[in-house]
Amino acid sequence: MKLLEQSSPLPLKFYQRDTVTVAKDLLGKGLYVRKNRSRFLCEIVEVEAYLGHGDPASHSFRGMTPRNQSMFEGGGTAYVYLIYGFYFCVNVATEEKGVGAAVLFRAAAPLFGHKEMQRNRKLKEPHRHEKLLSGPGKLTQALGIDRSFDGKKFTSTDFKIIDLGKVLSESEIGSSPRVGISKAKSKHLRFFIKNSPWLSR
DNA sequence: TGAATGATCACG
DNA sequence: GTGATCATTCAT
Repeated sequence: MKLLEQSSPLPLKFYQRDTVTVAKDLLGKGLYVRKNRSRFLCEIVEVEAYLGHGDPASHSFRGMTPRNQSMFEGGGTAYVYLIYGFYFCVNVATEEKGVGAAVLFRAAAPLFGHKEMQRNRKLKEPHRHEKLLSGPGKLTQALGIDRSFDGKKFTSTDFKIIDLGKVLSESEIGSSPRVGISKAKSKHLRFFIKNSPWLSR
């Protein structure tokens, strides 16, 4: 853990590429968050791409607004927003500054800080282990990610994505339509690690 | 399946 | 200002 904590974040250049490429490359990477006295690490297993042009399901479709401006701030910027009045969703912006594209983190496997994640989830009855981070709202709740993270770069010492040394082949990556949207249902922009027990659906 | 709960944005 | 919508989750 100590080594992982000290390992370098992926550089901004990693995110300043084609959104679908970045989305797939994020699978198997580590998301590290240090907040107050808590430290969390998890492995990303499911993401969704939201494109900068011609994607009606993307928050950026009608241009920049106060809420979505982090999507336009260039690859590596966090875009965090409140959904349904209850939960936060966390994205990482992709491509160049000015392009409103991002990748949503939908599910992850816990690697460190498991017990505190469980506590943060505030469930009446704890769910199955595999469901701890199996959805965008669960993931942010467990890791304590809220609106204060919006606009932050993913290259901070206390908020970063790191390489876990895992190499995925194309055949290990599945794709499907994105979840919970009403538009552009035919686009297959959800990507996940096949057979992972930690997926959202 | 339905309820909870509030920010956001397109209207005009 | 108003109202529909919403990249969700949990418990029934």
